[in-house]
Amino acid sequence: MKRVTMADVATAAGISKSTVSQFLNGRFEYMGQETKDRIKKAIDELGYHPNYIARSLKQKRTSLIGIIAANIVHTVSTEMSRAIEDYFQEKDIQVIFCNSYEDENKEKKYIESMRARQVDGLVIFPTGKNPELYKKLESEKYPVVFVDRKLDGIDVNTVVVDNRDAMDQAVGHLLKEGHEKLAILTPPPTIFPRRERVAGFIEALEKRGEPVNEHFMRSVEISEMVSVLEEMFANGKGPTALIAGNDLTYFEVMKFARKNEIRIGRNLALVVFDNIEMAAISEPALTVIDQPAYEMGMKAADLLFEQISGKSDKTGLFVFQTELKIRESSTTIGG
Amino acid sequence: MKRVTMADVATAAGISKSTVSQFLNGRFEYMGQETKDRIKKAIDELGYHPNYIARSLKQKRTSLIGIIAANIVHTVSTEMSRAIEDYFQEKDIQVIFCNSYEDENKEKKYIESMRARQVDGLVIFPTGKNPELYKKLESEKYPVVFVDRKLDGIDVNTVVVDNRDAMDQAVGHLLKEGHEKLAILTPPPTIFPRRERVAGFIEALEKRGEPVNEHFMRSVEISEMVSVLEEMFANGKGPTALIAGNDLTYFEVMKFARKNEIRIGRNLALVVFDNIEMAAISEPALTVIDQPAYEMGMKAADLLFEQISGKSDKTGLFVFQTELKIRESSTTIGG
DNA sequence: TTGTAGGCGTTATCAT
DNA sequence: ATGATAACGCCTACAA
Repeated sequence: MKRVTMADVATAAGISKSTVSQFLNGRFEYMGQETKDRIKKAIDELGYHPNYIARSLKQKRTSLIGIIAANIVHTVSTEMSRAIEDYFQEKDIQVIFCNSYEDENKEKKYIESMRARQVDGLVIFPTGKNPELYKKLESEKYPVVFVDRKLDGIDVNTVVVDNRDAMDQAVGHLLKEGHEKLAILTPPPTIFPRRERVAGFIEALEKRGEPVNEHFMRSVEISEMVSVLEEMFANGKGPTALIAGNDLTYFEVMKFARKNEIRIGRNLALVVFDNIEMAAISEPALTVIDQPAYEMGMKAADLLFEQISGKSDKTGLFVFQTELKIRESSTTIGG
Repeated sequence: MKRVTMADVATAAGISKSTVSQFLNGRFEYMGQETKDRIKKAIDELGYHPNYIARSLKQKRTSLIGIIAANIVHTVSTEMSRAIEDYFQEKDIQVIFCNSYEDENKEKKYIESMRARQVDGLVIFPTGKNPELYKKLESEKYPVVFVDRKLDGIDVNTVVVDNRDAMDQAVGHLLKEGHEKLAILTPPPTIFPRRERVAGFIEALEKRGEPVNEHFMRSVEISEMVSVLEEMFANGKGPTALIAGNDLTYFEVMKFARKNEIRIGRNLALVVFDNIEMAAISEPALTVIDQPAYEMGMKAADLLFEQISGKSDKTGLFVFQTELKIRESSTTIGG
């Protein structure tokens, strides 16, 4: 894999580097046809490929932006990423991905590596565990947008959903369906949306004068969820409706239900927070809190582009509303 | 975002660039403590970040490899990618992702862009629709590994599963369960695994002297699947067992079953080709053909690394065996 | 132990 | 219409 450079092409075509460069960049206003042909021929024969590394060094931009996702399996991440790709495709900017897997060390490594590789900007689903790093990005005015999670004390463009309102809708719906014992289960409250969801749940109940049962509000590790649920439902004193705080929680709820022969939609109403792919076709069809992921991705992309192109350096918090999609899993009163 | 370069650090520390460079690369065998301190101080004060673009240009490698996935939503892709990341983490090589979304233009753009950006190698889930490009990669000996799909006439390291054997296992299992009318549904046979799966299905039936019913073998667009199934099952003459050729097909089968009140596992036995995340907890639990995605990813990574480091330039086809995980969806005889 | 100088492959400026 | 030349930021002999 010997490397062919522009200089090789120039020599082969009996022409100077500058002209080859102009050719490659489509500036042939004044270029003779014969010259073009010679260059084209030389490129083909030598198998020349341009080196963007060298170009980027000179131009001081890479036309590349990075997305650092916490969890690529998450439907919301993939939908948002798709939107971001679509947006930047039009601007001739390429998008590359890295996964932090919620690991702060990986996150740090990727952010620093992307920066060192001079990507023009970054969209981050922050783990929240690298405050100094985020502060640095902020103070150095590096083009960056946070999505899905708002971080305290970090003044960076951020795109999130209205988690509290989402909970308000879900709680309102379940109460209207006649449920009196509502529960919520989430992973540990380490990140913003989870805290907001729990807070929103409490708020929604209190606002309606409904009692808040601490025993029915649990935020635990995925691995403990099944046993926590078993405890919650022990001796027939469990809730009649449950809100699963995200998609992974939903899987655990299903495991629990299966194991304990609880029929979702019959013995237990279920609402899931997240765009579950199979929601409409699962048995029973699932009631979900749907996030406008594509729109959010577009917004994040636009905010990033504004920063990159220097059009704006204002920062803000952009909150999107969710939609409660009511299906079978929450419309049969438990009993 | 003014850029700070090594030269700035050098000036600030009252020292030369080369010394700063040595410092950054950990070669301080002979470096005075005072020099180190001065450099460190200057770096902190100026907020210096190294520029890997410049470094890569000089060193002629980026310590970066790319994965071009056809479909990141696919569980097998994400598992393989995870393995590849894990493998290269140890070698201090970073991994970045792009999605072709099965689109040959996107694939071409990404492959060319990654090359131009001098990534050290590429793992590709090929769309199969860019034969000239693949040929070029092959002839130029660019380090690349294909996964999931074998391409005819392209002599490049390739990692796949044994689709025919997988089908043999599935068919054998269904026959043993007493089914006589087996069907297979896949997306259009545009890529290798789909063709192999259909071929394997036929082979498995013929080998056992079972009749092959063309009407029960359909390869159609996702959007047509529901109606094709309705046609297949018209007036009670449908199959009693069905093999869904991949995860997307499975979703369509579920839609069809729901719509037509067919109970999977009771009226229709189902086997799904792919690592469906919810297989074990869905209702009924799903029989699946499981691919050793993580192992395959490791193998692909290792093959790529061998090429990158110049240890080997042999190419081959590496075939992994699948595992039939028998669950409820295929163990109740239809009626 | 540290500094000098040249080069990596491009692009941009200014000539010609 | 095309070419010479100097950057871009870093690394690496080799020199001091």
